[in-house]
Amino acid sequence: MPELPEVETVRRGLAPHLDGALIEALVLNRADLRFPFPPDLARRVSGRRVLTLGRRAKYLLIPLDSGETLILHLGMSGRMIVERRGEAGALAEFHHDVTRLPQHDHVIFHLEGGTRVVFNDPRRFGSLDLRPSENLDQAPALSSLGLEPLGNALHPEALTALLAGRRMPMKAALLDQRLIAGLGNIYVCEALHRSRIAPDRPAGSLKGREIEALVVAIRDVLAEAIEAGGSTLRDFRHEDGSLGYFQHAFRVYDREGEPCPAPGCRGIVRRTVQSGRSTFHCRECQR
DNA sequence: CTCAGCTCCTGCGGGC
DNA sequence: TGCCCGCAGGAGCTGA
Repeated sequence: MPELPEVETVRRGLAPHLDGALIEALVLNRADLRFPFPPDLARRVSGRRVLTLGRRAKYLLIPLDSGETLILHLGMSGRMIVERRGEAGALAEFHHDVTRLPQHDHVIFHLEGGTRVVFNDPRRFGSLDLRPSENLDQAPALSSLGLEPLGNALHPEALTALLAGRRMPMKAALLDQRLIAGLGNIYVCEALHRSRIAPDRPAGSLKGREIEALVVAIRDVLAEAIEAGGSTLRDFRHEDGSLGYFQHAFRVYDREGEPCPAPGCRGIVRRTVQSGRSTFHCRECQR
């Protein structure tokens, strides 16, 4: 499910509830998600206070006052849901997420004051680790991640160096988290369309102005998606159960057969498969 | 090192 | 209506 904009949306939605909050208890309803949870996870988190939520690529970072940081990945189907205690004292049905199946509530943060934050993940491709906050970028999940696409690290010179000499198709290069970290299938398709680059172009073949256009396209599409609260196709929800709406702004993703939306282009959006994943693109304007 | 393919898991929508 | 199949926003691992 979630790519960088969705994770950033989750971070922003959770921050008012989690920043500075005391975790009275962390309850684990199973021993693993994609990977086994680290030893004594519940004990090491319970009773700790959250500092300020962060994000690296598609990872949500929850630093604790113990000097350790939770590193959480939502995988394909993970959701974070906030449930607050109602004014009458009973646990209120404040979340609007009626589609969520409670059997997939794998991890529950019980916060001071009765608020609960639930990590629900039907497909269990998500992960949760706990590592020292110092040198956090050395943690296994983070150590091989590439450039953060928002911020100053992603610029044409850096991208040129990353792509130089590579024969892999651009689609695969942009999905490779070791190069740029945070893009997924949707935003790769969208960024390539915006920059008019064909997804099967060898990565090392891009010219200077194409790289420049791609950098702008990546930044713009991510910023616009965050502004829209992410994209909801199937299971992505905000922490209160509400929906993102950037999916309405997709130009090519999941739009097979529709007219290409590029100004003056008379092409049709095509769907192809590259290394097992759907690619949506226009053969007329993407070269 | 690079890269394609397979794999984990559940849910849902389309086609018959 | 009901069932089956294919497909889904991720990414680690294997092996060529």
